[in-house]
Amino acid sequence: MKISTKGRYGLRVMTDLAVNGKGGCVSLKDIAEREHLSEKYLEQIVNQLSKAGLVKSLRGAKGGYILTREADKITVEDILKATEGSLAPVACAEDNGKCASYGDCVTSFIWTEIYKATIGVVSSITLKDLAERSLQIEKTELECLK
Amino acid sequence: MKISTKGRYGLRVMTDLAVNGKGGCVSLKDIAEREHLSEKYLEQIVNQLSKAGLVKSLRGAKGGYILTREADKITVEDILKATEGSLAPVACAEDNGKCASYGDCVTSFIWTEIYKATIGVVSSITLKDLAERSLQIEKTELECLK
DNA sequence: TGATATACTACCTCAAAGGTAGGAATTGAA
DNA sequence: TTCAATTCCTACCTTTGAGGTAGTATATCA
Repeated sequence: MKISTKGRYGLRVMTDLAVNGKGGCVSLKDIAEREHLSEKYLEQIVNQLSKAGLVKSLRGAKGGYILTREADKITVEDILKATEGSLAPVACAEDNGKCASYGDCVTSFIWTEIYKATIGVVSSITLKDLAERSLQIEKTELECLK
Repeated sequence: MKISTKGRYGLRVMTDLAVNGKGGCVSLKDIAEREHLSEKYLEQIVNQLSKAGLVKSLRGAKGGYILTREADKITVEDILKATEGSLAPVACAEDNGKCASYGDCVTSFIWTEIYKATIGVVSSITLKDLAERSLQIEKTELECLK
């Protein structure tokens, strides 16, 4: 029941883009430096986000990545699904009908309930929430330096 | 975010014990046959359940395993924790305070919310529920044979 | 005392996680 | 027009965990 680095880094990349991408696109190099992550590894992750239609890429000098829609129109569910794949604890939980023995399975309802509860959480949090929280944290940290 | 075979088989073993263990202890051989699982692999799983105090073992001839308490006093949470380890999507979600940067982390609250939602589901389902469901399914299957 | 169980230790295989490396293609700007 | 910056694509690597298997020691009932 663990979230992998892809999911976690994916959220950080997207939050970084939301916070630092106002003026245009942001290069992976910048993100990798700010987030202390490997640029090469992020390449794979951003690629998945791109395929999921959450970010757009611009090649060449001054290129980089940019969100395809407003941060409040992107949910944590979108990001985790793109990077983690399904959030269901077992495959059958997502498409209840498809497993032939779903009805005869003693535990199937457990997985469905867990899945629904998880989706309930992640679908209600948007990238905007994360970006705001990020700025808030940054601010309190700066105040600590006084 | 997947549940492994240990967690899934663990639930089946426990349900089997609840259903078939009325008269006394049940051997792994019997369980393995009924559930179509490897006896040797179940050994590992039951060992974890035993260490967690959910079952008691009796060695030797006529030995086997038996629940340590009533089925309605054992939750799915107990069983999954014993077999899967923590149900938290990341380690920090379980012991909020312990991670030094929990408060400075943009995503920490997401994991805590997912964890709480998951626990909410699994702590509300007992082994008795599973045993009853198992008997119910068995019954409808038999009726289908008519 | 032998058949039946669990207990313990060791080992195996395969897939996925978590990256790293190098070069090709694209593009803005000097 | 060329160079530096950047993404894109393919290939590879290492470590870890999942999912078992195997053999033997130990305990117990009949």
